[in-house]
Amino acid sequence: MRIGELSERTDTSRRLLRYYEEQQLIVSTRSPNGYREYDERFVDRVMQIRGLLDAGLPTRIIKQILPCLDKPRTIHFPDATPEMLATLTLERDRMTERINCLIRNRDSVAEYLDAVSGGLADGARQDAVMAGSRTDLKSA
DNA sequence: GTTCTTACA
DNA sequence: TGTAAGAA
Repeated sequence: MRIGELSERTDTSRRLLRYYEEQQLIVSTRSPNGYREYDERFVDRVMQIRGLLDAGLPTRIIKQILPCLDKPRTIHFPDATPEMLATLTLERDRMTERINCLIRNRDSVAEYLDAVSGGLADGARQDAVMAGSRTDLKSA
């Protein structure tokens, strides 16, 4: 398939797909007319890349751990380099930290929502809740 | 009409 | 990342 179809099926702009290729996250063959041609399997590949990107991983890290995250990685683990293991654990911890940060912010929002939907009319109390939300927006 | 590259915001 | 230009 060409870049347009891959773009639609992965909900990723053509610009980004070309960028991913530039960063060596994906590859493609070229048709005689110069158009990029993608294999069916790249649909999942791109989805996985986007997931990792959303998780906060930089493209350079994704490039090196992507091969380690492929399908048949349950039985043989030959790609386990000590430095790779180190980066993986580091990224795992960073993800955990982001998750905790999200939980804190979600709870703050939930708390605020709770207060306004419940007993309203008390302007003073609402101000207090909002101030509280601001407090733990981001504390490592 | 679709894609390509390069460049700029 | 988006968008624009100019060519294929």
